[in-house]
Amino acid sequence: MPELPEVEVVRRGLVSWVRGRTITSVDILDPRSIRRHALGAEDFAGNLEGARVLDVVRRGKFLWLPLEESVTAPSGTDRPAVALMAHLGMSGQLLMQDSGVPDEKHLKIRLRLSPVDGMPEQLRFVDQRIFGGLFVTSLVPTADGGPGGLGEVPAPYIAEEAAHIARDPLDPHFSFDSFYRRLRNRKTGLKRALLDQGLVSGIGNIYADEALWRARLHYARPTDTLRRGDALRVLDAAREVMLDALAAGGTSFDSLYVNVNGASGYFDRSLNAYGRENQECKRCAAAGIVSLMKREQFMNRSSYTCPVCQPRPRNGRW
DNA sequence: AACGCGACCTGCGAGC
DNA sequence: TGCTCGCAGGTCGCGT
Repeated sequence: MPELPEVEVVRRGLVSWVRGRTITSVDILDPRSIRRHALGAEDFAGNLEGARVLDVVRRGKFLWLPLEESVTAPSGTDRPAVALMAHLGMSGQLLMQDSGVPDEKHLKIRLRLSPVDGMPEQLRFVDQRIFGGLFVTSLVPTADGGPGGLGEVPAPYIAEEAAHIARDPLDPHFSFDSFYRRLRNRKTGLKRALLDQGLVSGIGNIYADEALWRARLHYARPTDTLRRGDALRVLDAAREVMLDALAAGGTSFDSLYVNVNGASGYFDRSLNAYGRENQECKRCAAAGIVSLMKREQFMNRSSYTCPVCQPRPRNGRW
């Protein structure tokens, strides 16, 4: 999936195309893509048709479009404000397309938008593996009173289904002190903690490995003994690598990870750890040492480390 | 609280 | 050629 940089690429791409436009119709081509919308297809479409899109907001890997319900909200009711929520899962795409463009093989949901000169009419949700999806959710006040997520219009509301997600390292309201305090209270390994979206969000399997490599830390380093300097180093590394990836348009190994215009990012060329099994560690090579990156199963997925500069912790203390 | 696992899905390449 | 296997960027919920 798209991790934070890929989702942020989508958010930025989307905002100029959809903000201020009204959703005029909804086609649900595969109801599995709205299975998280408990009230079903009719309710889903009913909430969206006639609603105006106010913004595109992201928290971690969750994206949502706050809606102004100019048509559907009965006037004078205290019905809560709602948002169209999107999670891309492992293979989801949000694409802006002209009506004439043939349906994608894995097109799941089509939203038609009020026409604007020079802008595509459709927002399409395409998803091969169907781990992602769309649903409508309420907007609720944030726990800390800060903006609910990264958007163009800072608002102290968060999509209910994203309220359990922590801020990400690129969020101006991210607090390292509070992250470090919670990290020390965990009895787990560092990578598991980095992947825990309730502790720090946006980091997935690729950027966790990249951040650990940059910080020269092993994925199994116990969190309850981690020094402040080490935690700071790995968090800074995560921030740096995700900013670099963002500047490159995200990481794509194939056509599955594309921006709203269908273009791939090129950060895969800059990866130092992920996917580099049996290739030389670039940092060791630069120091004249030959060390081959190794791949291990951890948390039912692959982890890539350099055995020389990211040695496995021996007794927990280190 | 933490963890391991299965569930949710399709498609690709490797090996036979 | 076709079969099976392992693998893929995530999250949720269930057991223990």
